[in-house]
Amino acid sequence: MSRPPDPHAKIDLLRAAEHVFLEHGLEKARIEDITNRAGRSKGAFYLHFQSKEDAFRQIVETFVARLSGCIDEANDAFLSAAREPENFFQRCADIDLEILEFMWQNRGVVQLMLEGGGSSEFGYLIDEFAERSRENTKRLLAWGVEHGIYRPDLDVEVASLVISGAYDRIVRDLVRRERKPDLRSLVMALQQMLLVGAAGARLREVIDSKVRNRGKRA
Amino acid sequence: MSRPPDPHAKIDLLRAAEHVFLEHGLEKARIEDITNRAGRSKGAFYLHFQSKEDAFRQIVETFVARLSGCIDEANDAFLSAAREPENFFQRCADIDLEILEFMWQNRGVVQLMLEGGGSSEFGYLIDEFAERSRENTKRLLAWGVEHGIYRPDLDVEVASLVISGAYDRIVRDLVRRERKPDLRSLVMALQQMLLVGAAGARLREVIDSKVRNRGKRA
Amino acid sequence: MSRPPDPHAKIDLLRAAEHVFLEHGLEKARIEDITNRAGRSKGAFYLHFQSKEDAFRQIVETFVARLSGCIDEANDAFLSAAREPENFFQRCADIDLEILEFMWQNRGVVQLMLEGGGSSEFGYLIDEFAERSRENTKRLLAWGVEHGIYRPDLDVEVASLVISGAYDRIVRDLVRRERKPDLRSLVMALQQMLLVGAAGARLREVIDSKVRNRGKRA
Amino acid sequence: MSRPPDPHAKIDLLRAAEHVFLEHGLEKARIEDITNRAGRSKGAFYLHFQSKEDAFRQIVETFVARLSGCIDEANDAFLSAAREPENFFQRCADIDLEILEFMWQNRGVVQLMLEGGGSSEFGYLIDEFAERSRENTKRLLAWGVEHGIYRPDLDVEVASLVISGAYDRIVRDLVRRERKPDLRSLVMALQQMLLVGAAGARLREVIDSKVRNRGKRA
DNA sequence: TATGAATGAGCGTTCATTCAT
DNA sequence: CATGAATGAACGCTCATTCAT
Repeated sequence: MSRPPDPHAKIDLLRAAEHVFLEHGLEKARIEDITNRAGRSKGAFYLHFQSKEDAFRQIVETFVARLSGCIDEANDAFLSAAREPENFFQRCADIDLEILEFMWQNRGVVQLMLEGGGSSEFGYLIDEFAERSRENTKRLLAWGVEHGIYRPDLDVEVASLVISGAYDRIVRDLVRRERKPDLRSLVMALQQMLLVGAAGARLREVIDSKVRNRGKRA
Repeated sequence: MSRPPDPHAKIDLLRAAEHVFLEHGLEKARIEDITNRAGRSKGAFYLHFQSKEDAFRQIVETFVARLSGCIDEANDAFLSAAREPENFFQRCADIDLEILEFMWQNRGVVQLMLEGGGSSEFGYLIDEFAERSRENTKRLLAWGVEHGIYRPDLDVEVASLVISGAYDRIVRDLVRRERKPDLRSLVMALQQMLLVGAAGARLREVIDSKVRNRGKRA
Repeated sequence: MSRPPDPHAKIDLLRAAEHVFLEHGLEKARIEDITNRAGRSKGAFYLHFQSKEDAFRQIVETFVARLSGCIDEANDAFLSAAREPENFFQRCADIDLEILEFMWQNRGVVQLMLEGGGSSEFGYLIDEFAERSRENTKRLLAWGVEHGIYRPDLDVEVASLVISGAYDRIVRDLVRRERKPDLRSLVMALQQMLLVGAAGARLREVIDSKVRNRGKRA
Repeated sequence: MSRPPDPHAKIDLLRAAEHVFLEHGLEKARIEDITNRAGRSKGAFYLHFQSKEDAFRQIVETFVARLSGCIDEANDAFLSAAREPENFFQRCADIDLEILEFMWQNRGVVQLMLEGGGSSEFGYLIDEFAERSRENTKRLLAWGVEHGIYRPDLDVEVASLVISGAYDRIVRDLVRRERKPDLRSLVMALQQMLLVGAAGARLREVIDSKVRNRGKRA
């Protein structure tokens, strides 16, 4: 009998909140900015959220959950499908693309998260995000070493730091862009760099000799 | 233009401000927290700074200037000294160590900068920082390619993204630590990874064949 | 003028309102607390009451009317029945008991009234209540003096102040209790005190001599 | 060097707060009403009080402390001076007058206290106040019985209830008045009533016979 | 009629900034 | 110059009341 809840209210508010949080940061964002933008009343905001911080948390945690699902799904599909190096090469790129695509679609939230909402209270978000991406990287690297795709002496700890750091950086750049760049070519070049390294012939010799020496000594 | 009366007051206030900004974020930090911690009066604060934001800006921009100087100096010393691959290997590590050391010494400000003070108003700081580190990387990579140290077909754009991303990540981890980790071994492992890449023998073949094909088609 | 549709709703709401007003005070009580407790909707509340204050007024004024009736009835029964001092003694106690019993049965509303709902807007309630009880006392005292039960020189004004004050206090204590105390013995002791006073033999002499002197002078 | 604290600020605010609390009740009183009336800024209010409730508490508790001191002092002076019934009679009146005078001087706060600030949160104030006055009455009664001034069979519990109830009522009336009434004659009449009681000759006989009977049975 | 979602005026409190001393 | 008391604009949040369904 009562007026049915407007199913769009919360969505409108979340959208508006994301925009305003991104524009002003969590602290500077005013509830009224959000409600005005959403075309809702102040009361409606508190009908859906406990507080400004709660709205922020809901936005980000919802995204993190979806991202988590997206990553897990992609990895599982990958691990059960990839066997040959040629496929591996391609599959990795596919996953990366899928995730970067997801980041682009949600670039607002990603920015929000990367800036921790501008409050030390939510700094844990950025840490969790970074840790999550590195753990995922480790998993793939271990699988690759085990299947003879990566060199057997690869230091997985350091490699995961480098790779996740590189992707971290790419995501940071990506979500700040006005226009969506060509992600595929970027990913391909990245793989090239990460797989074969930067060393030229002469430097490689030096490195190899060092490795040999270290091997003798050990 | 006249020198502020008590030059120690400003130093005390800057120190206190850095601490309080780090603890609470720019918005949540209260002037009184800063002045209490500095043992100075509120009046003294406004004698030295236009506003809370001004204090924040001064802290970070001062650091950025010093960091800039530190990097440039290190690079110049390097470019004029390194000629041989063996030295290059070592020199790079030395520079990285020096810069990471500087970051550690100023880990408070670095954190402040990386978190943008919790306000989108200072998001540019993080961008500048990232851009600066990448530009520097590019400069070194270009030099390395020119001198036959890096492989001649190295994509400097992408390589600089990867390398600066990796270092970005390391710095983010570093400045959050309670205790100073052993930086040298970390830097060595990083170089190994970045120079020789992750690919094992089979994968490398695949990559090489692709590169050859691409070369033919081109 | 049309009878409200669900007459039980109003009763539920009044009951709940009394409870909530008592628990939190008029200002702090929330309409939602009341409607939740009554198992009714907010709309139902405004169907029966103009406002929160209206509900409060209805609760208390209803009670005052009933109390008024109760007192008048008791008094009338008394005035038409009591003739002899022995009966008077007993009758007074009966009336007091009846009224205190009524107060106990309605201790919630009485408290509400005594605390004026926590708002100066309803301070008149407490005044009316006090005035009513004093007027009633006066009526009985005048009757008693007229019938030779009280001493002829009794100052009815002051005596009514004392007596109603004493009962006022008893009621205040009573309605705050968890368990119903033995009212009869309390009433008997009260009467003893109010009828024979506190003075011992020596003091009584002093008083008597003063009264005689005053009589002479007058 | 700094601007010295305005010693009148807190006093002005307390005065204004008392007035506004009395006018609207604790809940309805707006900080701005208080500060406007005091000619101070809103900030000044929070310089002296933690919250609105804190201001209320300070007002009342300060008064209770002073009242406490006033009563104790009067009693001590009394107990060490009064020996003879004539003096006792007079001394009691003096104390009562002094205390009623004090109540009149502070009638604003007393009203505030008696209405509990209109919030159940401060109901304890009225209870404490009542308890304090009754305890004091008990002390005096016990002293009077011991010194043969009151009748030896006086029920101190009930007598204290009656007496403090009567004074309670007087105070409630007093503090609501526009003009100060003649307190002395009121107090004298009160004493008369409380000391010799209300009973006329015939009723007194009935009472006496009852008491005798009760004595036999016991 | 009955419901409870939606509204928005209203107020307590904070704290950056000013300025009298 | 230095101080810290004083200011008041700003904003988060509440909740009585309305009204679409």
